[in-house]
Amino acid sequence: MPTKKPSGIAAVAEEAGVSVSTVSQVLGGNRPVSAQTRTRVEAAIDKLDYRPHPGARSLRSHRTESVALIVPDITNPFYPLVAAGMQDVLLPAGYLLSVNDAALPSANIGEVLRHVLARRVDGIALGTYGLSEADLARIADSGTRVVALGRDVEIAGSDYVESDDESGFAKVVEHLLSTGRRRIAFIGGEENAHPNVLRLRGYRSTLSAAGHATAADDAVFTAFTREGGREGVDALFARNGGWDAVVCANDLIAIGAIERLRELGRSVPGDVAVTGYDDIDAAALISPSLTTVENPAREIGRTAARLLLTRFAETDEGAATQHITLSNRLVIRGSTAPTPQER
Amino acid sequence: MPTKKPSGIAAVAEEAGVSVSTVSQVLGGNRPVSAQTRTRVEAAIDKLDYRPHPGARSLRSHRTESVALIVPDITNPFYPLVAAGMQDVLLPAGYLLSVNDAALPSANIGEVLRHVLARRVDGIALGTYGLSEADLARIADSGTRVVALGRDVEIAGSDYVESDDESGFAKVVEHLLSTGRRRIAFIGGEENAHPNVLRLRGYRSTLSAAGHATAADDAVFTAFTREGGREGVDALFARNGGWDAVVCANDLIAIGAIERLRELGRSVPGDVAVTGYDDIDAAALISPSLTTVENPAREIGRTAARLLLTRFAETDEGAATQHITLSNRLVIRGSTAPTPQER
DNA sequence: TTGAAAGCGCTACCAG
DNA sequence: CTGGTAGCGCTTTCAA
Repeated sequence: MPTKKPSGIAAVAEEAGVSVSTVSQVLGGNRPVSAQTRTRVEAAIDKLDYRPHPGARSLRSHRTESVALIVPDITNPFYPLVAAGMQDVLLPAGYLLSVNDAALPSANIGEVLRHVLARRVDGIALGTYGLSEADLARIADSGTRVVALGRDVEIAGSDYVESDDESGFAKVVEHLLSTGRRRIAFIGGEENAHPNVLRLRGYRSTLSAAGHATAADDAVFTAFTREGGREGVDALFARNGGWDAVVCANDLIAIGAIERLRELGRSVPGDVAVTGYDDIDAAALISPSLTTVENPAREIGRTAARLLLTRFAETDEGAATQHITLSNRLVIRGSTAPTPQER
Repeated sequence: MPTKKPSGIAAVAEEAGVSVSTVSQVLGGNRPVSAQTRTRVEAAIDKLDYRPHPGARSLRSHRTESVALIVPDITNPFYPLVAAGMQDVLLPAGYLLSVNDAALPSANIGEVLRHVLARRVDGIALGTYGLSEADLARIADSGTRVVALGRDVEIAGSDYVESDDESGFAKVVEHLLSTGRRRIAFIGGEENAHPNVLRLRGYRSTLSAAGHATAADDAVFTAFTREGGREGVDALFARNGGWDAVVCANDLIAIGAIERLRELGRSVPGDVAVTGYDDIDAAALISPSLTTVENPAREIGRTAARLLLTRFAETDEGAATQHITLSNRLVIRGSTAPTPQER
């Protein structure tokens, strides 16, 4: 009467002629294992093509070795790049990356968050804003680590990584001023979104520093989408038609703005210069090509992932919050070409 | 002396004054539970904000309620849309979607596959090709269900979903012929990729049917990227300069081709008409805007996810393979505008 | 340096 | 309709 055939780690143990504890230790434990034993176990693992069951593992270890990326709009090409950057570092570390769009027809940010929390992910990269107090609290007492993208987040012990949006917009505005533009408007995304706040600040402060008055009605806020750009132009021109430049909070807005400006009979860059932010692929493709700021999306993703892995590895909870700012670069293209004959 | 405080499902059971089995049944079991009991249990779940531990669950049920999407290039805007479509149906069903790019600096398709397999995902949506025999076998005996995107896959019981590429290319070629183009070349992606094969076939068969001879050197194969399009143009014009139209296997190729054609001093569409496939956002943005075929990416994602969920639900393994073909639509834009003065 | 054994939280089976 | 309980595959004490 044969004993029941063992499976999983027990099969490996039997094959190698050691105990399951020993196999477990070889598999990433930290107690000493003799070289000989280790070799035998590794051979057995190989022979059986054995992979530990992640469920069983997480049940004991309270870690799932998975992280979730939550983005406001997966069709914005900025975010797939962030995802790729995260995967660059997570895959070699054995982590699974789940990418979640919070702008689904069927779901909102809160639901998506609760969904990934229920899955016990070890970490969340948060590219969205607008979480409720209750959801923030839920994150806090789930123990899930959070890294915020492009903004701070109101959770103790959360790191964040962003590019230096404020200086990016300073570069944009300086460039416009240096090419002779004087009446410069701003089309933002969602007004209270942190990136929007920073970008607006970069725009305002640079204008002020250069001695230009800025008025509240220089800026309109819509959404970080192409459609938002179209609406922004309408809102702006409903107030005042004298703009000779429009600074947009991202490339999608800028692309929509250019479309709409042309429909309204304005030439870009002849009558109005337009700038974006992010330098997505399309920025170089449209006509006129878009002056913008390179936002190091992939590097943001990599950095965010590294920050999370570091958090997972630390034993004390209290390490200081990390705040990493990546630099960016102005990319000058056709949409801000000087038009000497005009002025 | 109080008993040890229960946690997890036991805490809910205690709170509701029922057994753990009953809670488990309320939580998605299929045995009858009285309305009253159910209500009490649900109240307890709510009160404790309880979520079942996915690890423990998968340990018993042999299902992780997660699926992986493996794509050849996440920066190709087609795939984020597929991902969004999958999430449309997976999130409400409680499944977690992991998005994996097989074109990482650090990994290849085989590694990515083994990684997601080790995580015991219930299903894989496979947007890539080029798996080794060994990896194919690994999938087969892991029991993981596979749905192939845009191509068949050599795994028994795997469904697939594609858009009707062949007819899409027929539409493209007919359109070009009807606008007077006569010397029509083809720039493909990776030669043996299934979409490439179908698209080439649509191109060739339509030309033949219209009484045009097709020669082997009408077609070149590169990669499904913008860079591929540039190389394709060079390869084509190294052979023969007399083309008046170039049919490209996707939009990225077409965009690269247009760039390169212009660098070489050809006007588009004046000298050469160019077409793409997919209708990514950039297709409408570039100048000239790109004639292309709408590839219903999001719907492909939704369909793939539904196919997987259906597979997960079935008890007998042997249900017939499903093959779903989605229809597509020609989108005529500037890159194929007729140029009467030219011919 | 290694082994034995106790559970992690859940589902599924067996009873009632 | 409901409860008791074995055990999924692993990690982690505790012992040797």
